[in-house]
Amino acid sequence: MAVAIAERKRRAVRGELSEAALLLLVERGFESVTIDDLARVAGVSRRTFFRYFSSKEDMVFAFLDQWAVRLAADIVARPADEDPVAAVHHAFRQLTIAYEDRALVLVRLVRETPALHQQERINREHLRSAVVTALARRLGVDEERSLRPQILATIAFAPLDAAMFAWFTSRSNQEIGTLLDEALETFNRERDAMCARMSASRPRPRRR
Amino acid sequence: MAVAIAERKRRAVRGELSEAALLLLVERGFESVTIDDLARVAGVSRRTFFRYFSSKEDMVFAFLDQWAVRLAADIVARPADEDPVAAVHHAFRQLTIAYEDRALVLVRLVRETPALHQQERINREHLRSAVVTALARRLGVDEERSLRPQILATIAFAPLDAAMFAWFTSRSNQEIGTLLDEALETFNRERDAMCARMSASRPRPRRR
DNA sequence: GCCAGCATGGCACGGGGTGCCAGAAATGTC
DNA sequence: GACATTTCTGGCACCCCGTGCCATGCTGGC
Repeated sequence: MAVAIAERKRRAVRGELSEAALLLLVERGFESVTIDDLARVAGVSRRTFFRYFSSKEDMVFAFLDQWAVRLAADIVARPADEDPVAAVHHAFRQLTIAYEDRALVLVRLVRETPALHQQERINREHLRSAVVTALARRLGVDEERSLRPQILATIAFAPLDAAMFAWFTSRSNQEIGTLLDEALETFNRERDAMCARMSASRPRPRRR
Repeated sequence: MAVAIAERKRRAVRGELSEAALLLLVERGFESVTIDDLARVAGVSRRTFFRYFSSKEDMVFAFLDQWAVRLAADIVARPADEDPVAAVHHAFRQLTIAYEDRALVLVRLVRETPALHQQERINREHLRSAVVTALARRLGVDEERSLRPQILATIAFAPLDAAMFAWFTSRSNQEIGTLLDEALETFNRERDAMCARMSASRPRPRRR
């Protein structure tokens, strides 16, 4: 269960390297910085750089790895009788509170770099798939065979996704917490509306 | 409204090139085929290849462009009083019926190529964002400012996404139509369960 | 026949990403 | 502390990707 020592060290190095490199990216713009530049400023060879990051884009979003791991753990750790969607929302809320600092510079960078928009989508997808796995464990089903965790995770993740998307593209000036509030509120309203339509369209047998 | 002549020609060429190239990819495996190979087999220079496709991955999924355009149009064209989620589902169903042929080879290729899994995610995301735009138009709101179309589209797209994901990864042996049925059924069950929990947790004021 | 305008091909160049190996550094063993 | 083992690093070579540039060829209009 405990993360191997090598893995911990690796993560530490990743963090350290990206720390130095991010400053350069923000300063000079993503496109015009080569990997040689990043390696040099991080005090490491190009070859070694590629041992820690699979690409420039990967480096920028290195921190999201942590998010995914922690989010999944938090979801699994929520009370077993809690509504799955609510569990995801609570876990995600905890997450944003824990990681709120020094993300703004990065968000600006992403916003100004088209190449990163795509990568950002991939990483949100990565986060979502962590939710799928976590929900499959909660529900006790196989995520390969049942579509339930997939669908539930996507639904639960919808407002979180929308908030992150808005944050990373058009509304980077707002705090992620505020956006999250707005997204969850919108989500709840839509769900209520959906339920209302359901009970309107079906005459509600009212059995029992 | 009518697509420009140049655009039509471009699409035709794209289709023609990918036709020839796909065979080679399936035969030899995605990774071991270079763009030079693809260009050669398509009877065109490498430089020209890049004028039609931005990458190998782009070529494989060229057909999804069509899907996105048509899906958005179909969603907008659904009856105005229809439930948005239902509108998306109906439009998507129409789509799969129209495009069902000769997709299986491609699906196998995707399944066997890790590099394509990622691209496939990007393209499903592309499809989803087409749904966002279409729903924003239906709802008459600005997709930049309101989170509603984002969230609604993601929810509506959830079962379609799950079906496509399963199709492209673990269950390529089944027909997309069957998977879609299963996904929609699961979605409806989850929604009912969600609504039931709602009315259970809130004592239902039953005003009026 | 001449002249745009557009599509193509070929060239070259910078950059990304990886296999390989030798040397350095950390770690373990006695 | 000396040695062996394992892990990490740097440097090299190499292939491929993607694009700017310009010359060439093909089209339709006059």
